[in-house]
Amino acid sequence: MDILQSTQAFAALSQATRLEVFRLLVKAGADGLMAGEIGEKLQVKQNTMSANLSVLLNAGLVKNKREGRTIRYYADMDGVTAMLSFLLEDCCGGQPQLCQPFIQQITCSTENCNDA
Amino acid sequence: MDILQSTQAFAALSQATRLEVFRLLVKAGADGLMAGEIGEKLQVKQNTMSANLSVLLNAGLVKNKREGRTIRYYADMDGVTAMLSFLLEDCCGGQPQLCQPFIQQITCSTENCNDA
DNA sequence: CAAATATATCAATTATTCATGATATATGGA
DNA sequence: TCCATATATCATGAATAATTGATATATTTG
Repeated sequence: MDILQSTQAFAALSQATRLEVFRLLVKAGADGLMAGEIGEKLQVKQNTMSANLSVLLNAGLVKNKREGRTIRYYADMDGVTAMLSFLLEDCCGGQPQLCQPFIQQITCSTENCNDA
Repeated sequence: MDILQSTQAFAALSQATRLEVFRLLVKAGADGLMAGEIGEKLQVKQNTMSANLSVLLNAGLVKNKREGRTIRYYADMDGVTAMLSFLLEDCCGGQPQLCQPFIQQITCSTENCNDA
């Protein structure tokens, strides 16, 4: 991950529709969602949604897979990991006590997660 | 944290200079960095840097504190936490096994961290 | 192969964002 | 109070991104 890929990923999440799409895909988990289904849920025109999905795809934040005439989209957690690792590089190394509470809140010890 | 605050935070990190600033501040930890110092390190004109710091500030990703005639900036990990909690909401709840590897990589079990 | 459905691409307009010169504000020191 | 230093704000032009109607591509079905 370099600065270009990383800014691209953050830019992809910097627009309301795309952020909502990603959040839906996170919630959908391994089942993913069909492109049209996402457009309906968020009330976004077909070509606009297609363009937005393409931005998320290019940013490495989602994957997709054709299923007959529909295309199913999934959140790509590896992409998120790469983006965040770059963002937080050397955080803990330098000042562990600064990052500790952050790490604890983001990990599964909070309401974020039930049982993982 | 709502969709507006969240997109604002991602937008703040979607530009190369600002992302570098934030990464510097993460590395600087509790010591923070003076505004001018950041501008020098990144070779960015004074007013441009001021505008960019202001974007990060408004996004809730950095804090600052005046010290005499200089102003010191710090990464605000609470802001990052809020942004990421919103992004990843219900991730673990729905499909724990999807998020598990992600969580492990982002937390201090990797090269991300020495001892925390 | 023709029609229907699902998604993607193109072209054009509008809206947003960026960097910057000029200038303003705030603080400290002579 | 006057000057120097550090940072912020303003106005503007240039670059980027967003939305959308129209159209193209891919797949399934009859």
